[in-house]
Amino acid sequence: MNSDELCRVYRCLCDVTRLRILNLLGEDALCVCHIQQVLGESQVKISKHLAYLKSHRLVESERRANWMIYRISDAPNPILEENLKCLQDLSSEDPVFMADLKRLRTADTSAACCPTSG
Amino acid sequence: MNSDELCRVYRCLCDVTRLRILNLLGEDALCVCHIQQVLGESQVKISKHLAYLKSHRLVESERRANWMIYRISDAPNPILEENLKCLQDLSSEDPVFMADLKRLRTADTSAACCPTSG
DNA sequence: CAATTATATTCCCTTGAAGGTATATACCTT
DNA sequence: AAGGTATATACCTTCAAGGGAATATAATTG
Repeated sequence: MNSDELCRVYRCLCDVTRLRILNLLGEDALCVCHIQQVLGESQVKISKHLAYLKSHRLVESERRANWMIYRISDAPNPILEENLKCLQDLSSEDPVFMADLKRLRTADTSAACCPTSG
Repeated sequence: MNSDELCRVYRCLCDVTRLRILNLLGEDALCVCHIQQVLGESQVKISKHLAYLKSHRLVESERRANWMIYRISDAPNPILEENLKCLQDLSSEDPVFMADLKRLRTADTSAACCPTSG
């Protein structure tokens, strides 16, 4: 990790939609449609932000039939991990993150996509 | 601290010049001319980045005669503090941050500005 | 007050990012 | 192959940020 890579991590973190996505992925791997439903944002928007996060190696994706499952990248990244922790702490105070997690938990997990038994 | 404030902190962190400045200020309060010398960047550039950091409450400034002394903001900010720690860890590996600190330490501290005996 | 030093601001240009609409691609089902 | 669902990409517009040149402001010194 050098100064440029560090900047790129922070660039990923400085958009509220991406923070919301990372907050969800901190809980579990998810398909695009679930993220979209939980955040209540357009498909394009979510897809582009996921592409952005992926291009900067913060998340990884894997196709499962029709769906793309996104997860926090396996590659160790101390800065990301530290800030995901902060995000988790904050998500018990901040109304946006809190509501997202609540919607995530009450979302339909019986759908064909995103089987929790990954 | 809410999601928007969080984003604004990350926005401050996602530029390499600002990270270099914060890395220096993590050591000690400094005047603009010292920061400028150590980073080897133009006066405008440094001044603007400092203004940016100040407008987002990450740093504070205080005039001392001709000089403006900048320091990390006193207002507690867990996210900032956590990431300054990361920055400190990284500055023992990254060539840019390392070189900056080295230049800072060998800089002329006997100048009228930036008395270490703040 | 004039000149000098330190810092901030204004104006301009360029770039990148965010978001939308429309369209393309990938996979599945029949 | 055709149609449907899920996701990605292309194209466009808007906007903020980064950087430079020139200028303004603030304080000091003579």
